[in-house]
Amino acid sequence: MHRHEGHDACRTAAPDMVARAEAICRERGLQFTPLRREVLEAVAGSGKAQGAYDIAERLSAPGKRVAPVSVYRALDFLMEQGLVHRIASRNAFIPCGHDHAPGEGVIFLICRTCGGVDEASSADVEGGLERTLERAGFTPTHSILEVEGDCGACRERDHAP
Amino acid sequence: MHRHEGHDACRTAAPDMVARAEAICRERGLQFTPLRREVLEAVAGSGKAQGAYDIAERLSAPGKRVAPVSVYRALDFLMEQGLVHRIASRNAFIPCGHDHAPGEGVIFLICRTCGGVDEASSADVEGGLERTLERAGFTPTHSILEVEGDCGACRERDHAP
DNA sequence: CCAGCGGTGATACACTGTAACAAACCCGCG
DNA sequence: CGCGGGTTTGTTACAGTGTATCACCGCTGG
Ligand SMILES: [Zn+2]
Ligand SMILES: [Zn+2]
Ligand SMILES: [Zn+2]
Ligand SMILES: [Zn+2]
Repeated sequence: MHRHEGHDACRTAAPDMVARAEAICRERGLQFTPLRREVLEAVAGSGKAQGAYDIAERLSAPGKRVAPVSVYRALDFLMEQGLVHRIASRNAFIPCGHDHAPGEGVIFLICRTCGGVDEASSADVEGGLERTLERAGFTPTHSILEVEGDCGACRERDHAP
Repeated sequence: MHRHEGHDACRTAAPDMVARAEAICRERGLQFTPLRREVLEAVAGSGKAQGAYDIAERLSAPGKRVAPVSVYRALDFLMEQGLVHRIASRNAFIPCGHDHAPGEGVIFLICRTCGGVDEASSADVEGGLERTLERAGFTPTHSILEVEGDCGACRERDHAP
């Protein structure tokens, strides 16, 4: 199981994220194009979950417009490679520096104050969910678990200013 | 914990849903207006999760148009009263005939074949999640857990045609 | 009566995501 | 080298989702 002390403790820096992505793509025979690189940098460069249009705007400069549809395509690619996650409750995306096992359940901890998103996982939760689905006669293909609340850093900051 | 044998076993029929909603609103001193009633009927009338625009279209007739914004307002009200749930991964809504305890976690089982959505809950999952959040130093305010897959009925039907 | 309040209608708009087609690019093969 | 086919990107258009704003209506309490 992962342990996370806070948002920053486990967050891979953007350059590391890019280097890792480059290695993964080379290893899998896929193209890590400039656009995909820039999108990953944009996602990783902010501490919070980014919307596709935010990314498009951030990558656009006077004279060089990046259309949202291009961002979506790059994000689809990055998600297939496990390099970014989509946060369904926010319609937003975060980078992922983990090496998730196939089928591993991920818990997203979304701070409503700072907007940061942390990842966790728990064998307890996964086991309990598996048993519950079994009892319900339901065969899962995919599940999402997202928790909104306050991260430790924000709670402390607000509690002892 | 709830037990669910299949989609239909636990689904309250639309008329019952409306009667219950009416009672709840009267008890709470709130207005169960015709629009809110029609929206609840529309949500409850189909076996699958309904989008707001689907509902608006269903309620509209030649000469009497129901705008999506009205549907959203009614859905907001019904969600506040715990009469419908929003399925974040589908941008859709389902009726709820349960009497959820405040803070009770709900697991949505979404069948990718028939589109039906079942509810379940599990003390195991909730306990495990609580411990995981505690360890992560995260104070939750709200969580969503949605599982996509095949319900028992669909799996059987596809397995033995 | 009148002011206030909640609900509804109507319009406009922002945000999210996809379809379709063309142009550019890459890479192996004759 | 030039060609052909797959992949990536640009561009436009559009569908779907959700919110803001203002006006109107109907009720209720003073
Ligand atoms: Zn991850
Ligand atoms: Zn925080
Ligand atoms: Zn429910
Ligand atoms: Zn089904």
